[in-house]
Amino acid sequence: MSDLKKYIKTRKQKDSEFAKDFEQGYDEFKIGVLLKQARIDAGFTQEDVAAKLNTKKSAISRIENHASDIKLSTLENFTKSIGKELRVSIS
Amino acid sequence: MSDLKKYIKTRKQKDSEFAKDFEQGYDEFKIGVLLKQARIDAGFTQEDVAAKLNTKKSAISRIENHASDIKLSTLENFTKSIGKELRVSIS
DNA sequence: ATAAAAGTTAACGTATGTGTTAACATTAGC
DNA sequence: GCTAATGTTAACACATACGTTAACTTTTAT
Repeated sequence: MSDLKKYIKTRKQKDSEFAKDFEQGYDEFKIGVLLKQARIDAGFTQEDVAAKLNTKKSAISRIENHASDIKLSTLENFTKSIGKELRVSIS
Repeated sequence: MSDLKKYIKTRKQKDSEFAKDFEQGYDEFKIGVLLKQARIDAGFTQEDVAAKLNTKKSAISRIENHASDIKLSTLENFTKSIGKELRVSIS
């Protein structure tokens, strides 16, 4: 079984959890969850992201788990590091 | 102060701001403009926003004009204070 | 079952976003 | 013109997001 298929299999088992939070938008309490899901979805490790942001995996873990707030630039850099785009709008 | 000196002073200030904005990141520059437009659209003064955020108008002006970065919570509070909603998505 | 990879957490230092004051500038209305 | 309302900026203090290290736990792979 290829790594990709393994990943997909694992991912499917947790799909309900993913679906639950992936549509969450901006709530700061869940921004870490959103980032973590986006990172895993893109197939990166915390160390991958840390390397691109010139920091350490511990910082990434903190953002994903315990950060009570985050800078907009950090949000942008994080999303770029996993090949995704951050969209911000006021409506 | 003579009119000429006034002009030079004003021009210098505007030039430095203009140059500074170019040097800054595009996204960072945009968010302040976005917030200012949203505030004016909603019909609020900087003092209105400041009062709701328990701060001063000078802080609001800084955010709209010179802030190089901003916390996500501040963004949320700002948008809520003018009766609007902040949307953040990763795509 | 073991080791490597990945992730978590606490502790501490640094960088910077924000609170505040005060002076000045700009705009709006009379 | 004048005044008041609104906005801008600098300076300083404080709060906290982020960088870093190191020890530990959990997961993954062999």
